Amino acid sequence: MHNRPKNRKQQIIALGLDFLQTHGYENFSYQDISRELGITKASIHHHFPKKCDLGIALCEAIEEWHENQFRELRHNQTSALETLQTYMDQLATYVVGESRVCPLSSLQSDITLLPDAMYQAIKRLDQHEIDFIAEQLERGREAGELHFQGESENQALIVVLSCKGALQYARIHGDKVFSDTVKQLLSSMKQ
Amino acid sequence: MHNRPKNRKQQIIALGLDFLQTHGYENFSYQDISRELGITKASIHHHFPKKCDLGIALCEAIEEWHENQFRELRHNQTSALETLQTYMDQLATYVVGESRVCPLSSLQSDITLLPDAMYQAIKRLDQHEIDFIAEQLERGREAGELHFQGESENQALIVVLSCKGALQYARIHGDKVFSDTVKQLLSSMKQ
DNA sequence: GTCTATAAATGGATAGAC
DNA sequence: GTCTATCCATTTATAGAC
Repeated sequence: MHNRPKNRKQQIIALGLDFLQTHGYENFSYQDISRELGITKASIHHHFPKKCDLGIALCEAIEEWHENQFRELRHNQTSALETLQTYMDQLATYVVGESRVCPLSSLQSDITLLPDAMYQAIKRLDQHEIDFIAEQLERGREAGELHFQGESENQALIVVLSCKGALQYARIHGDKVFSDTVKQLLSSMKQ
Repeated sequence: MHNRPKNRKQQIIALGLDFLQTHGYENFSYQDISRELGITKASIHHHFPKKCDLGIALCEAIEEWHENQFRELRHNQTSALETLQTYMDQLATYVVGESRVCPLSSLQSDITLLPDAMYQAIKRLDQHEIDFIAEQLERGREAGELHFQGESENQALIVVLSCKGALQYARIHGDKVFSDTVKQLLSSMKQ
């Protein structure tokens, strides 16, 4: 997902994120990870005693990734439209090669089975993302660059939900669904 | 999901749909169903020898539901806008009470683990739904009632993906997410 | 159609040696 | 940090009696 893993713990998290995006949280096991790393299940339990410990670590990894992404996008000082375009381009990298979805979407699918600590983390991550997109939309509207009705938070819902959903659909119907969705979203706001 | 179940087989399918919407396909077991019905697992296996047999039956139930819903909506002869509103109102019934999502969304989440027969069925169901919404959007645009750019198939993606995604978010962030999404979608097309 | 019984595999988890 | 060994519960699935 981002950096090269150095130690075992980071390797496990990186692999966990990959399984999360391809199979889902409840559909991967310590055995899957241990097989891939060539070590035993017990070794994984040494780093993450319970699966929910790994789950929390995955949430933290996503949070770190969000923070880096959003900080960088803000620092680039590009227009709101370009910033949104880059955000979507980065989402699109999930699709290349294997069929991956957003890790946050995957966690949402299993939400009814997750412990409260994970639930709270997911809720925060969702809000963080919506807030960032709403901020960009508002900035673009004030600059006369983007056009939409109502509150930017509600338009942010349309943008984020469509993009995340398109990643899911792309696994079944092909990558074109994602690019078509992005094109439609952006063209509708350019007026 | 719709009719009152008469025989065991229909009871199992009805319960299966409920578990599909609340826990996901890979996250419910024959034990869950048998406990709920007060019979043994072996009895469930009598009706559906393998879990994928039940999975196919669930897809067929969704297909039947789609067909009834779309036929009725077309038969009502209401305006495109009213038809879309009714479609979304019916999706909203998932949200009331317990936290359910669209059964098709649930199946999509587990797509990488499903047998080919289920994969093909899901693909067809998705396409059927997008086609119906695209048809309504096109009709509304021709009547001068709805306004959007580009092809109606692409706009249908925005509508369907946003609504399905909103159901997922509503489980975490509350029902308001869904009504806000619907409001934003419709107001953006009323111009 | 439903039951008991059972099989074989998998999943999460722990104890203790190296 | 990693291993062997083991535990217990669950899951899918089958055989055969009632």
